[in-house]
Amino acid sequence: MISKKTKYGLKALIYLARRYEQGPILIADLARDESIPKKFLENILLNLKNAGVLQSRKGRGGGYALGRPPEKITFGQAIRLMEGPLAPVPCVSEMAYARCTECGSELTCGIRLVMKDVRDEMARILDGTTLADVLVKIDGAEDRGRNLIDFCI
Amino acid sequence: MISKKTKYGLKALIYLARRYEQGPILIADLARDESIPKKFLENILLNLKNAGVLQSRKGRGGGYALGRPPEKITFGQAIRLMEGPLAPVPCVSEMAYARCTECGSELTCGIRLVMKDVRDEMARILDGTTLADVLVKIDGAEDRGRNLIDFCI
DNA sequence: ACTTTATTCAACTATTTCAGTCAACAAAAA
DNA sequence: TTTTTGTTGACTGAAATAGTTGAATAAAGT
Ligand code: FES
Ligand code: FES
Repeated sequence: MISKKTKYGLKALIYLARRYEQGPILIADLARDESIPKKFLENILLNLKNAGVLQSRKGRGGGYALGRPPEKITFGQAIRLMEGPLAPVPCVSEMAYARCTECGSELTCGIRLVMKDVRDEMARILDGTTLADVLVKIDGAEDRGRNLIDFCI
Repeated sequence: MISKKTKYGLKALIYLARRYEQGPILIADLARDESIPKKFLENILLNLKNAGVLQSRKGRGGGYALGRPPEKITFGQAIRLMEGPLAPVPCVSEMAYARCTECGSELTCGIRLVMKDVRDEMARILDGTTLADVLVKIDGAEDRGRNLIDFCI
């Protein structure tokens, strides 16, 4: 299960992607609209900014915005920044490989052999999904929801 | 990342699967061979036994064994018992669905739309892999390792 | 210059989970 | 009955999670 931190961060990114053309967004507005504790959101956004995913401006007229277009930010990148490596075991991580201290031989480790496949599939989906893709998915889901209602009427 | 508990548990299951025909295995042997803290391993195995995956016998000649054949125990089952639901968010879990308290509408949640795909792929792989499958994979990997050495010579 | 509006940063706290241990207990074989 | 072995729940220390507090800093408007 992903942490609340990650979930809040992803919600914030989707929110900012939706308003990408509108200039800087206030933390306070974001926190209110998505019901995220404001102070907690502050340090999440700061993390994302330090990683280059977001940019910010202080003072009047300031706020947060995406650091690059929504098509250039993937779920995979965001999750790695907040949650750590995607891989279920360190020995199959491509971005943050580490040896498994518990396992003798890496080549013949049964856990590794299975988890490699899991990691690869997760990476394929998450690195292949940008914020722009998610906006499209959401719009599609909304339309389908509306049609269902229309159909009922 | 999976917890050590889960990793130890999976190692134990693979170990017991390999020795499925040999009758009960002592915790002490298992702990020594896989270098798992014995006391910790005890309550991991107990969990698995209470879930029906393992069986045990007390006294001399006792020990632990699989509760059913290796072809009937999947990685997915084992991981769910030790690590909890596979799903990254509770709202896409099939075995342990729960509403996401943080999200307003479930139907149009961008996180959910993406994580649904992730969960389904993970479930496909992990529920589709039995202990017997893993043993075969390990043997295959060992053979490939040997061939590589032969080739070098 | 001064105030207002914002983000930034360090430090602090409470709660929960993880990793592992202890000691008393129960069952079965010798 | 004694010894060997597994069973169980309670316990502990360390780390991660989920926040909070409060002061510092920066930019814009007056
Ligand atoms: S080597 Fe990484 S899980 Fe075994
Ligand atoms: S992630 Fe579950 S509804 Fe949004």
